[in-house]
Amino acid sequence: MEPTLRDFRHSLPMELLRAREAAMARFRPLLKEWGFTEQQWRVIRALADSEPMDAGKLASQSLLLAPSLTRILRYLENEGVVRRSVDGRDQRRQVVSLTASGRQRFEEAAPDSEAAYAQIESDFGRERLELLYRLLAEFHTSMEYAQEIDGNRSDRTNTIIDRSQ
Amino acid sequence: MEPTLRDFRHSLPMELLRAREAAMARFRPLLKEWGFTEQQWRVIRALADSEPMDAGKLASQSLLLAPSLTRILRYLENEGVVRRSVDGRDQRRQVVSLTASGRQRFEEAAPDSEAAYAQIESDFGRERLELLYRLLAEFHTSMEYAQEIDGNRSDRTNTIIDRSQ
DNA sequence: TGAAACCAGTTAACGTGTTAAGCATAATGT
DNA sequence: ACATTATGCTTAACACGTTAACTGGTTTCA
Repeated sequence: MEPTLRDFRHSLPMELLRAREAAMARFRPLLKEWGFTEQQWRVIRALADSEPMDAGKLASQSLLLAPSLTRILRYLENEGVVRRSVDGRDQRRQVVSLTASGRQRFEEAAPDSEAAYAQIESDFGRERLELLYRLLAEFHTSMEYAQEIDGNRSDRTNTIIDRSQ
Repeated sequence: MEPTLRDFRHSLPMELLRAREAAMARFRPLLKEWGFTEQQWRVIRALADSEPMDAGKLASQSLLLAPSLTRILRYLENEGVVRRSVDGRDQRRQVVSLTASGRQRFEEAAPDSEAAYAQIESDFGRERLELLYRLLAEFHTSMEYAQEIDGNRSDRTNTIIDRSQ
């Protein structure tokens, strides 16, 4: 029996999940203070970066499936954090943007978030972090590429990942 | 403005999620065939590797929180996949093991699962994959270590990650 | 030994993940 | 023009994620 790369507890999806959990542990207390869930915060960050945005783009930017985004936007709209309107040129499209209050809540939270990222970077080391980013990007590129070779029919209805940027 | 390591769409938790999604895309069709969810499959794999196991250990091995595991075990027990019994020496503990039928279903599914892993490995490259594994392990070690330095009170009631192995 | 603290697992409540179906609007092709 | 097809989003149904409270069993220690 040769030394195996992967036993049952050593699968890539699980290792990615484990690492993600380790990182999220730094953010969960902050999110709780701000009163947002992780996913709501992703939506708000995406909008803060470039609003207005239609729901489709927002979904892919914040890595959410459409049904989740629908629920989240309904909630955030009720909270007065975002505003939705119909695109004039295409009545199917929802255009979403932050309200003044939404932007303010973002700007109050952002510094703590940046500080947590900076702490992670200093704990792990900037070079290793950059290497990790690079590997992750390469990984998902290589998964998608290989998928298109054999998988063919781009059955993209229910997929989080946007190949089209 | 210097070239920034991280803009809004370039956060480590999101990159880890994206990579995980890319990997899971290979497994989702298989899971669907077998009639298991991703989490149910993690439980079954953990048990297949070393049953019987108490629920606590099973939760940390399969990266599930206790409430999720409770539901999953209830379901899998109804399906006749697992069996639960009370530990004689500590009546609080549930001891879980696969039924014959559960093990059979595992063994039917395992080869396809292994094939998908092998495909991922060959698409991404074995060396890069090993590097990625190593980085991920180092990352989560470094998060936990730093956490214990300042965070102190090991508020471990609701955590997926088991530091204790 | 008996009260307090602790621990394993469950329940509850609410939000998200995932798939499939539905609805309205747009684009396409004859 | 008109039916067909595709697209953007929503709804529905069921499973999991997350937190907090709860129940019953176990340990600790005065």
